[in-house]
Amino acid sequence: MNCHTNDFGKEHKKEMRAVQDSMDVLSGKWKIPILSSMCYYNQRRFSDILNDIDGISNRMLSKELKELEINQLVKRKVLDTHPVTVQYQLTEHGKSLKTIINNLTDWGIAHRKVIIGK
Amino acid sequence: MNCHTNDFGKEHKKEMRAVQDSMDVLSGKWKIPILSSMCYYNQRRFSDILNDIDGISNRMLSKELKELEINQLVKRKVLDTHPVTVQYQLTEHGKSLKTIINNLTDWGIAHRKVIIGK
DNA sequence: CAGGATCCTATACGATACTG
DNA sequence: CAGTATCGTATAGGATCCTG
Repeated sequence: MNCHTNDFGKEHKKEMRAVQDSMDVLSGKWKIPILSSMCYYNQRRFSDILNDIDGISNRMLSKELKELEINQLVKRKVLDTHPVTVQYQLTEHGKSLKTIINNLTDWGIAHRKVIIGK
Repeated sequence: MNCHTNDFGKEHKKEMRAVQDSMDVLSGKWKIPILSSMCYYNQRRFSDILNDIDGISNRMLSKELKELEINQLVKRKVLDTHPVTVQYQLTEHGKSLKTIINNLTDWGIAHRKVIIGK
């Protein structure tokens, strides 16, 4: 029995599927930054998120928020004002990404030092 | 001084840039799975990684590995065999992503439970 | 075995304008 | 304010075949 057929290899396959499952939901340029914006404040309006994220268009923000809602990472709350206000916030499931997002923030700072220079 | 001009807001902007820096390097469907494959074993050949990741093509694997090498996350080592063998491994900088990848693995399992059913 | 070359499609993404 | 509609480009990614 070699390393591809034993339990070690099977565990590996399982972990590979899990990490791919995560990426199905989180990959792309904007989802993590959007979630990060909502991590920091726990209520955030559409236009605030639009302002938080450098370079995103309203079209993409709208589209990505919809997908995040479908995947139960954020919830949308419409306030009865004029004109309407919409608040977005992380669900409990969304909050379970906080550690990962904080680590990605720290890693981004470290990475810049490694690449751009010491 | 409102929340957009004080230190709290400035810190937020800084964190937003950091997380976007991370995503510039890591976003896309394949990079995290590729790194995950190399996390588990610490030496991994091209064809092994190809086998680890469900659905990836050799063209994409080749392309993504190059970008990861440019960003100093992996290193490439050619062994003098016939035909050639190529070993990939994480750099020290690449290893600094291990925590994030492990968390993403756990999160993928949890997410499947949330979405598909309890 | 480890890719590169070629060709193709899908979709991610951007810009701008419009609306209740 | 919080989107939608429309249009366009760029790139991500897939399939297949080829090579030292």
